[in-house]
Amino acid sequence: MYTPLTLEADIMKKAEDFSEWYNEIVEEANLTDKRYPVKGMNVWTPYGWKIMRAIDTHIREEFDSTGHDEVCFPLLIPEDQFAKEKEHIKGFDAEVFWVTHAGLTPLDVKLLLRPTSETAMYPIFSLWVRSHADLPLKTYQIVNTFRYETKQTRAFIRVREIHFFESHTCHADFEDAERQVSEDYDILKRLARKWCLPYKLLKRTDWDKFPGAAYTVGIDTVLPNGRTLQLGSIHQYRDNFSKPYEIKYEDDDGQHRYAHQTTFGMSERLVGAVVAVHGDDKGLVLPPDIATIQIVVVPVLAKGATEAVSEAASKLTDELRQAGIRAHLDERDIRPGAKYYDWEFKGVPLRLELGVRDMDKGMVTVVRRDTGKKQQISRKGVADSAKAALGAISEDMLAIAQTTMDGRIETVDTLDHLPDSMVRAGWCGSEECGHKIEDITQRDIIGTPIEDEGFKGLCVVCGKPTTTPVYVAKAM
RNA sequence: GGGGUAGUGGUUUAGCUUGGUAUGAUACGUGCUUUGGGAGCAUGAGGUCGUCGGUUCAAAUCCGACCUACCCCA
Repeated sequence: MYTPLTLEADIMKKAEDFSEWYNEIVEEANLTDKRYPVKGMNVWTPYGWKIMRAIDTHIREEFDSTGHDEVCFPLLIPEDQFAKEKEHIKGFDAEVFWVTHAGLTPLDVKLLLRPTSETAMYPIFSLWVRSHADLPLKTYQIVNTFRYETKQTRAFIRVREIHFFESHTCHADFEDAERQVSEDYDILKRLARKWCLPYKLLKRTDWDKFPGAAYTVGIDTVLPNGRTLQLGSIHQYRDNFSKPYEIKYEDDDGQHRYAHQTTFGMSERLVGAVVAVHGDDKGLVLPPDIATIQIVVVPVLAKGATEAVSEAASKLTDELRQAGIRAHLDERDIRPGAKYYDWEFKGVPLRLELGVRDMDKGMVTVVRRDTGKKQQISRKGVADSAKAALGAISEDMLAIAQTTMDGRIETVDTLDHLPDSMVRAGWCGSEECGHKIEDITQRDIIGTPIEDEGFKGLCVVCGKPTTTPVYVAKAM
């Protein structure tokens, strides 16, 4: 258990030192315990895990309802199976954990901890896929993956054991795989609305795409320090994996063809993104769809009326629960003020206070976490008005986050004196100019937009006219 | 990958220069009084001083390696 903050001054201001603010908030709000003695491997605490599970639940709902089946493949992958796709192994070679012994016996074929599951799944997919009737094959799994990160680790954002979602699909041809990619965009849009997370879909450069992919689309958001945080990625593999792994099917004309594949990956980084995007100097701010506790009821007890208030608060909580709201009654024997600070730090979207003063007037005091606004509402029909308030909070949080993110992106026509924010600039599309952009700015090309932004300008390096803008930033 | 800073009850912190088993706060347990923005008093419990090794009669303290966290640079 962690000591709650005793002074507001202890909290690092988000805008001043984002990095330190983030580090403190994830531990103080009890989302993670970083004291586990292995680098980059943290403990999921109950509160953090509940948030992760809420996100997983949304993901399962979306993928189940779009015809995906959940599967669960083994953690260990034999070395020879891993090595079949050349680009893939090149990309991950330096960051896999190896199992070299079984007990005291050295293994003939070394095993590795999956950094991602392509090479675990695809040999089996080649058995599952026999005919065109087996396609499309749409699967996903939510498992832990392992990557030996050499860079500085950071809770949820860069870890070595990753709570990971990955969908894997097989299709008869490229066009059907493309339709899957579009469906992934739609799924993402619905999910991101629940999480109140704004993002951009940016196609990675050829030199930055996922190892083995035909192309990669990154899902990126922009943090207060101007750095981008990748929330996930969607990949079109074409037949790059199905050839080495022999995922073939017999078409209705009797021809044997290789399947075309896609994947969609997201991770516990989403928790980090929710913290980073919505949190403020008072602590977490959780989107209502993610919040384990959507409404906390705080009874304000006074001598002579403790029982009456306590009973009324209990009734109020029940009423909210019956309306389908995740409500919690805080009956701890501490002063109300302490409870307010506590729940604000934990990010509970809405707080209802009930005391003698409210009861006398037939009212309830309501405080929104996102705006801090306090008002009194009628006790009658409180569940309906509370539900409406949660809906409003969700909408406002997304709208504000979107505006804030847009404000962190600036279009430039020269690479001199770049602002701290993410920048958008013209790019002719050549690899040479791309590398120059990265060299000059000392930042990364995050990618080019999927949506047509109607851009017209000149390549910032060579000056050729172009309709392609490129987004450039430091990655988190 | 390179450089730097740090690690002492749950958290935070004094002690380290000049070696002699550790200070305070906070949180926690118990009791009473309190309760509309972080309560008060009393009392109690909580420690392999990151790990391993070295020096020494004696190490939180000096030396070395490692682990972990954080910061800066590629």
